[in-house]
Amino acid sequence: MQADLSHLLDVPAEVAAPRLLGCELIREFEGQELIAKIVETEAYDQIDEASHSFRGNTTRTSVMFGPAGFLYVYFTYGMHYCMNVVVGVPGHGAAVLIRAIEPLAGVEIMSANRHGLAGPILTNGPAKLTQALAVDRNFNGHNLAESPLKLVLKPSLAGSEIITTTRIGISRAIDKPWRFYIKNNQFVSKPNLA
DNA sequence: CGGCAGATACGCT
DNA sequence: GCGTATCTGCCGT
Repeated sequence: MQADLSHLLDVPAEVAAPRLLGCELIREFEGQELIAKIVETEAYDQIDEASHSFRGNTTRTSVMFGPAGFLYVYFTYGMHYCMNVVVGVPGHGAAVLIRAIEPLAGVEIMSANRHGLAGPILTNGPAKLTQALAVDRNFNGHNLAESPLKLVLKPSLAGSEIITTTRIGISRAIDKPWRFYIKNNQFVSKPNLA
């Protein structure tokens, strides 16, 4: 029985983001089970200029203002999807961007979803992993306690296992230390940046 | 391996 | 119009 996600993720984004490291995503896709471990995350909050929720609750960002444990999927650069886990209390726009995952099962299917590619480039970026898991705009607002895409919480990692850095690919609030990744993990998108 | 341009849609100014 | 929470291919070292 899956625990209630909305209650467990009812915390600020910068607290939820490192908490989600090591947790697992289970995607049922065409009768197959794809499983992956979250290895890199970033926090976004409505008080933060870099967040889509900064300008308020709009059609695009409304999911971020809903209950925790749901998926916020956005489309960017005219071709890419990225996925976030909504966190915090309802009415407050916050979410955690999943930046990288490590495949644990169903790697062949993920590879097929990625034009036959293999290795870290399969899932070491926010738009790469959505492609590998076949997640698109139809998943915006999806409840992560339900099939075909579930989030399974795992015990928190030790602080010594987690590296904290500034976020990637943004032009505002670039100094906030809201990017988190698992130390020495091969699937982290840009391990060098600190 | 690092840097840069191009692809390409959409929300906001 | 413009900028974007990105990726890929192509170039040079």
